[in-house]
Amino acid sequence: MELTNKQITVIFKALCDENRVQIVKLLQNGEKCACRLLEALQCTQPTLSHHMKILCDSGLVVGRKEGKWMYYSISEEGTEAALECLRELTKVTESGGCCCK
Amino acid sequence: MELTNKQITVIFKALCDENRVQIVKLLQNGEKCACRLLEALQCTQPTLSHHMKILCDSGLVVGRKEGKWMYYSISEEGTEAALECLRELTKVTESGGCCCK
DNA sequence: AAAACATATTGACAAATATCTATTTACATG
DNA sequence: CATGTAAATAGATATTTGTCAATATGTTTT
Repeated sequence: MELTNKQITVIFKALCDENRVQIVKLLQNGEKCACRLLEALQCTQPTLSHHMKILCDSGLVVGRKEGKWMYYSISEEGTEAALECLRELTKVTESGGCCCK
Repeated sequence: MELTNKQITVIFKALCDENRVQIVKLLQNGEKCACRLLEALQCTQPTLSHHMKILCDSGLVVGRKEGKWMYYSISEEGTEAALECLRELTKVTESGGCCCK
């Protein structure tokens, strides 16, 4: 895959905000439409829309349009990619040690 | 474990900045002292110190003081906790669906 | 004890982010 | 086709974050 540092930050930026973490939790028990999320989330509709964009950009969440409604759900593919990214990033290849002594 | 939303954001905030992602990558091949990181990182010493604090707060990185040097490394425990947190957060319990139709 | 060095802290400032109100776009329906 | 509804976009603003220069703290060495 070879993500850039920038791309990596886009993934994890999704979970840097308490409201977005809450949104992901709300999506744990299945797809929800935006209006549902809105009523659970003490914020205005444009603010929710902003958060959903960031979540979708990260790949963790996917949106699906149906008529005038938007349905959001956790993306299995996106979460697997995020997990893989985190695993890869924190993988210690070798304990070379630092010569600064 | 039951982390609060706030605690979850603290973990992932670590990886929301390109410089911090770079620092983690630098730590992949073993423990490094701050001065080593500094010379690899086009930023000032206080800025590095600031980033290291955020990384350590997240648990992904641990610091060890030895004399006047600080040695940093990726925490296996911390990364496992982060992975578990991400897994837990994105686990879909059930496809209940949304009644908004 | 003084000097030198590595890191942390403080305070200031610029850039990024979250939030709101107002408006626009898109779709459905009377 | 006009009206109503859901979501997105634009623009404004307050807060947070990243950065630096200056200073403080802690450690080693002379």
